[in-house]
Amino acid sequence: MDRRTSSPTSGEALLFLTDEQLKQGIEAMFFAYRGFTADPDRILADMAYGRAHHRAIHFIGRAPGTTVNNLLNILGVTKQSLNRVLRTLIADGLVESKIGRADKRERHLNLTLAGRNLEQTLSDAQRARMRAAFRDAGPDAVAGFRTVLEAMMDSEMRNSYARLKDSTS
Amino acid sequence: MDRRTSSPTSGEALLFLTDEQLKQGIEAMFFAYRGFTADPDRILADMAYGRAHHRAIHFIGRAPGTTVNNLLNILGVTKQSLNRVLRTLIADGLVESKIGRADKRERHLNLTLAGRNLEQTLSDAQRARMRAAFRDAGPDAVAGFRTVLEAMMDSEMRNSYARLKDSTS
DNA sequence: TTGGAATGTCAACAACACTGACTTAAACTC
DNA sequence: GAGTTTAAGTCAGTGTTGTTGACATTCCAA
Repeated sequence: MDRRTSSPTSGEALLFLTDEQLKQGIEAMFFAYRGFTADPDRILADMAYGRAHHRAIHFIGRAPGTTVNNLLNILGVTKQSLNRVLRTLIADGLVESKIGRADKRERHLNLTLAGRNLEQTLSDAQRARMRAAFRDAGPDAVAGFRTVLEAMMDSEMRNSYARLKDSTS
Repeated sequence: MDRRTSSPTSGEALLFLTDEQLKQGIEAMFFAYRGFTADPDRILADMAYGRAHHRAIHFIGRAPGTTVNNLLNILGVTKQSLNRVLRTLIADGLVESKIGRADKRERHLNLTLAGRNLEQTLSDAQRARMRAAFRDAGPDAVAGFRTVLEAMMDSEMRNSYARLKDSTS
């Protein structure tokens, strides 16, 4: 697009915005995301589940009673794609789907006991790595980490993220 | 694993390590990664390429003359998976593969002019978002962002990351 | 010189995303 | 009350990207 930002616009203060610095940020994101998913992936590999199941379980556990449509918006996939995952989770007794009381078209999703157990197992593995990284980096770095990630999200994602955050604070 | 770290071990200083804080970090990572890949994905969708092609192009551009095996280690996929991607890129004239001089088993990979052009287009889109996020967050936050991501990597990934970083500084 | 290790290729398959077309049931609206 | 919209689910087909397994070529060392 523009090479303008390669040469800082206001003195030496913007050296962290050089193309090289940005590329390193891109690569850090790539390698870190691999680590981020590695532990749950290893656990899931032994079962008949994959990363898509993990995501569904995570967000149902996070927002109990959520509707299919809401989950769709959070996950950003098509309903056909989510439905395939949800069908197996319900069939295997990890998730239960209840018809809405106010609006009977809606289905409210909740984790069963078995679902909560799996969620806990996966979450523990992922949190253990996140905890180690946070502890190594320290509180200031963690605050910066979150600030940058939040700025990197699409605005709809930022809304979903904020809603989840607020619902538990 | 353990609920021990939920209650800080040394006073109030470890509040950023609560399970809730860690879950928010996990969700931030999930939503941010979606934003991170969104722009190049949109560009790639119009061509016959996907995210895997982007990754290959990125790292070949980053380490010209690299071997297939080296690329394999960086990308963390099977050689069969990489080969499919590489084959189409070579057939389409974006990447050229030269038989090694010292060791004829090796193939050295380089971007062609067309390959560099595509790399530039994709990189520009991704950097634009990263740049906006970095600028919004400021240098201190960016430093923290990188520290946490680095701590989150597997050690082999951290080595690959460091090697790329050093080779261009 | 022969056998093993390294490098890369071809083929088949599985997971997970997508589009498009459709059904059912409930809710809304005029 | 009829017609439209919304929520959810289904069926069929396709594409990308990962996997294993089998195999050819090249190099090196016993």
